[in-house]
Amino acid sequence: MTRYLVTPALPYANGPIHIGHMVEHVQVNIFVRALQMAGHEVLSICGADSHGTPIELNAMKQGKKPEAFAQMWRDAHAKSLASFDVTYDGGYGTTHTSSNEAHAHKIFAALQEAGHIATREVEQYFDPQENRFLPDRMIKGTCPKCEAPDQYGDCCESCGATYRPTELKSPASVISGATPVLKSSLHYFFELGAYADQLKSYLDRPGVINSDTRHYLERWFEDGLRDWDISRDGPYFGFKIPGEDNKYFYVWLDAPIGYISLAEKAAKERGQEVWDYWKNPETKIVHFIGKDIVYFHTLFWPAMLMAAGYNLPDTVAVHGMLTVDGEKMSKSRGTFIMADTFAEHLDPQTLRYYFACKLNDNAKDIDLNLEDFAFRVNADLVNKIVNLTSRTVPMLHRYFEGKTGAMDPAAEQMVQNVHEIGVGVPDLYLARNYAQVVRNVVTMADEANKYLQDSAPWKTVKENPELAHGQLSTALHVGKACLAYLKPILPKVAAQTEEMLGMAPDSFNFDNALTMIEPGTLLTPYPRLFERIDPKKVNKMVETSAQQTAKPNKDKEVKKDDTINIDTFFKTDLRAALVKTVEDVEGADKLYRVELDVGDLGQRQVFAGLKAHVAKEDLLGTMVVLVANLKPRKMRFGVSEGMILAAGDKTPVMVTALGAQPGDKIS
RNA sequence: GGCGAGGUAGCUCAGGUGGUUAGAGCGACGGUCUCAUAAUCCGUAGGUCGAGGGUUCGAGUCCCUCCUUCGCCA
Repeated sequence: MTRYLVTPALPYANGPIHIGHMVEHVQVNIFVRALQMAGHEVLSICGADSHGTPIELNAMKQGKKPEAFAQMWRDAHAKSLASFDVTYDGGYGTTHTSSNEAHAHKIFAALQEAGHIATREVEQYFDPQENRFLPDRMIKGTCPKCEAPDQYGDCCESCGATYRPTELKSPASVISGATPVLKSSLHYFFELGAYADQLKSYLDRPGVINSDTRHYLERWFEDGLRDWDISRDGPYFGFKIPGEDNKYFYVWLDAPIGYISLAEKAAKERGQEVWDYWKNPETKIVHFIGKDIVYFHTLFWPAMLMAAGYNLPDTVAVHGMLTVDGEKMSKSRGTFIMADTFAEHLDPQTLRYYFACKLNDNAKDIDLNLEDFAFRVNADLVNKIVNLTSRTVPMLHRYFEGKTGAMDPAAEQMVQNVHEIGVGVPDLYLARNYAQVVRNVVTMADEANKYLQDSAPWKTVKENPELAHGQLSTALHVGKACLAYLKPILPKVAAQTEEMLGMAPDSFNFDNALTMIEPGTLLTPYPRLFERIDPKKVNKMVETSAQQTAKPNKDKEVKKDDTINIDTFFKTDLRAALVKTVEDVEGADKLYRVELDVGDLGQRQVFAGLKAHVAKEDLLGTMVVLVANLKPRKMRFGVSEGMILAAGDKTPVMVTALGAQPGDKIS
């Protein structure tokens, strides 16, 4: 048995949890449950990252105190996560606590003592009206490179250029609109470079990071680690720097320290103390993070821990970003889906399952393909795995008083195959290769479904009830093993299965997953373990999301999505083409077979769906417009080598090129 | 702009150190059972492994160029 501390990144208390966050929380939750099933001791903690300028400013906009604003989102996070069966030890906390402040002071003092805190003057834009310094994102102006107006102070969204805010033309404060002035102020820096060698050898330890991430970090080491600015001038929502009146710790300093203060609270509730986790070298610490914050968790954070003399994370597990239907989540497309919206329309367990299908130990982006999502859940989970219980339990009730029987001796080989696949599952979980876990379990279910099909207990029950009893019990055994192994992913379904088998709650673990069901076990009436996903509900969820997230800037986004540049247009080769022959196509009521003269491109044959709308003689001899470089399409009747343009959907009118010569380019 | 990662069947993905006819699941199509949430089971089709060069007896796998998507640039 090993003691673990497991964390996701702390979500920022500036908005709701969306399905992108859920990738990480589901990944963590599955890992935690798998560790528990393997018999390990696990403390998992999380809470809202509650400091920083965005929170402070958004609170102000709503006329709230930042504490109240952050608290509001903290509560919302906790609720959303719980609806996905994700909870944390010590409750879902916050970084805005006195305990976190104390730990921040302690670590800062350690850094100072080690001589790695420096101070120097920094000149920065200052809003004279609001009397505050402005972070890059709080300044807008004209891009110095491409002259695009209304760009942020760090980079241009139009041309992608990066620059300093002082390079912006006609800069203005986002808060007041005032023209910012340069002002100098004393800043605190953490001299990260002092830890470069230690960090390098730490990150080389096997298992700390994967090769993707190591590669990604090499560049920073090559360039040399620079000092990190860890102070911000007030007004700022955060912890004051000791000995300073108006200077605060930058939010990214105290956020990871939340891993310590939150662990402290959770540990105390268990009668342990924080150092059982952060100073006991036997404890394994595992952070799960998105690839967007690798830098903070693999450089700054371990360096801070080194200075303080605390445990270093054994693993920083990095996952990719979530895309929906292959693209970044988009508000205008309705794919920016809040966790709550998902839970209103669909069973959260379906998302847990689908994410599990996709999660690996690599930092590749994972795609939620909405069509694939419904197919996969229905096909694997309902049609195969859950089906195994629903095609055995009702029959056991019908013919055998709801009691299981002895295993079918003839199934020995099948059961052995299943067990061989099953025993590998616990290690796959610990290696965070959930995708392979799911593949293994589905294969187990395949074996048993095939076995059931071949042995046909619904037939044997008539001549040889004892044989049928054994066959049903054997198939149910495999069904049970599948659901026991899926317990980290689908805790609710596993709980229902335990209950059906008359087991105490939370009985399934990796030791008993393959244990045979005791003959004579009385089953409860069959519980419907899972419902199929209705694709209509998926669509509805997307529609709802689109409405929820629709914003005034929607038009802008739509425009951006729908416009093409001139090159894209020119890719379409439009030609004038003379209709030489038109004939009906046997067996197709909508199609004409049309032969066209396209000048230097020669003769083309096109199947056009115009029969219902245009008379043959009206088409013959006209100069139509042909998409000449459309990929030829093989149809039942022959190959169609292009497309004739017509306007209007219901009663199309031919688009013609009067006066043009066959083969003329149209542009 | 710099650096990095990816581009493999309709969809989602596997494919250490180059080696027989490129794999899986889902989907599609055909058939089958009827215990089951129209589920199962059997079978079929479908891929210029982004493009083009190169190294090699042999490349999805190595090298170069290009196209494209994405990420990072404190």
